[in-house]
Amino acid sequence: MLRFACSPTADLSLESLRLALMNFVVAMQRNEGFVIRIEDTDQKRNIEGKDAEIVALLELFGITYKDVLYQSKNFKFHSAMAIDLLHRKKAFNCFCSLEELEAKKKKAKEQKRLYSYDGSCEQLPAEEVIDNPKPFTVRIKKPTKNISFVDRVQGELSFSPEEVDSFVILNVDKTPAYDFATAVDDMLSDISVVISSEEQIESAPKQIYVRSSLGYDKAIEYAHLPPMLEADTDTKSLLQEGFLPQAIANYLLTLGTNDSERIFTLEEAKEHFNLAKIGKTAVKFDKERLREINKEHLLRLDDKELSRFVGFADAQIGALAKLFVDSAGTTRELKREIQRIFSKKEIPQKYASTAATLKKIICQAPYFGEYENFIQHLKKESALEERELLTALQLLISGSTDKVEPKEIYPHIKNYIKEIVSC
RNA sequence: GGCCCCAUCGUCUAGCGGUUAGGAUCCCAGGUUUUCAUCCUGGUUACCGGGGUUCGAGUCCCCGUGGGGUCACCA
Repeated sequence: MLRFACSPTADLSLESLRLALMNFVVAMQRNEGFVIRIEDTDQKRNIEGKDAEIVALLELFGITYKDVLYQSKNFKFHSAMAIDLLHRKKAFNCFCSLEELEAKKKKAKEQKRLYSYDGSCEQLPAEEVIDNPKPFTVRIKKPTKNISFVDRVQGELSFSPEEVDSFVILNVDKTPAYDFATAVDDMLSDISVVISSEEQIESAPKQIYVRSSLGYDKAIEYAHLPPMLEADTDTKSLLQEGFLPQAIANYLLTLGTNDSERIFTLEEAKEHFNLAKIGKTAVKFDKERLREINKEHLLRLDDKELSRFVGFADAQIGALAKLFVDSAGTTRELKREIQRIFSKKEIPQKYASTAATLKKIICQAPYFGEYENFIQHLKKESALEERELLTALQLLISGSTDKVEPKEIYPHIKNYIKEIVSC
């Protein structure tokens, strides 16, 4: 089983989306299930409805899942396991106040050394623990030897007992702390591989230690990806800008690899994506590159489907839109191009009279299925010189002279020609 | 600040002591194909800096510099 874990406290970032996609693809590759886990243990910070929004976005990107799990529903397991650790003297109650801890941290910082819990409450006599009215947290006793594991991206990693530390597993309100809840949930969900971001590296040894303390000996494989830089945009804005979900997914899955067969659907990613190819170097989010990939996906889109993005339900308009993909890389820009054709045009003074003549002819003309016949008719009726005629026609159709030519456009718009020149 | 990670064309990368430093993409030039998509040929552009080790260093070591991470009763 693989999972995508996210807290319902913020929008789905591109980095998170990338992780979700990778976990999903690897689940497909390994023929394992995939679940979404909402990490909602901090009730104060949760944003109403954010969980549903994130799930809907993931669906939009083509991710399918077995289940959406809420971490808060596992509180009873978290407490039970914390109590188990307490009974087995692998954890202890800690009565230190926040102020005391804060002071010790500050001191450690001043002395420029690593802060770790000093163990004040670890050896308290039993009676002092039982009768103590002070609020308390539960801490796991730090390991006695290094915690080591092999990370699929980072290589061999080893953490000292001080780095793992006697960290809090139950907060003072007895909700589980992050590393503990995650470690337990991964165990309960039978997670096999975790792909997450570099910032979670220090969490891994803690979680490994929690599970081994609980006697769970299945090793979870970790892969901590290097960060994605300069992603000064988010998932929702990219979609609003007119980038296709399949293009965004494609881009995020190729980032950090050198896959030259770079255009693929999420289904095809099963073949193309290779976690082992991801290096330790940070990657830059490059919107220009995404645009190029988006163009490829636009061209691969079914004509009729594409036409819906630009406000029509006609395959011909979709095909028409594809003519503009060279300069317009997003559905939003394509829509602008199509709208330009279907709206009233400003004809430059120089061509005003020619255009008016042509317009009149077109409005009275019969229907022509072929561009050649259409243009011959215009030539005959107007007696205009060819170059001038073409320029005026182009102005009438697209409102500009520097885009795609009438010859290419006509086959797709022949049914709309009178509407377009606004008869 | 302590600890950890990283550094090759604009971008994504190959390279694991000896290469004219390769590919993809973008860009430019030219050419095929008069449905569209496409496709082909050529061109420009890179080893962060400084010291070592070595016959030889993008590659190994050290020091800088730059970027990133982490150091919660947040997730």
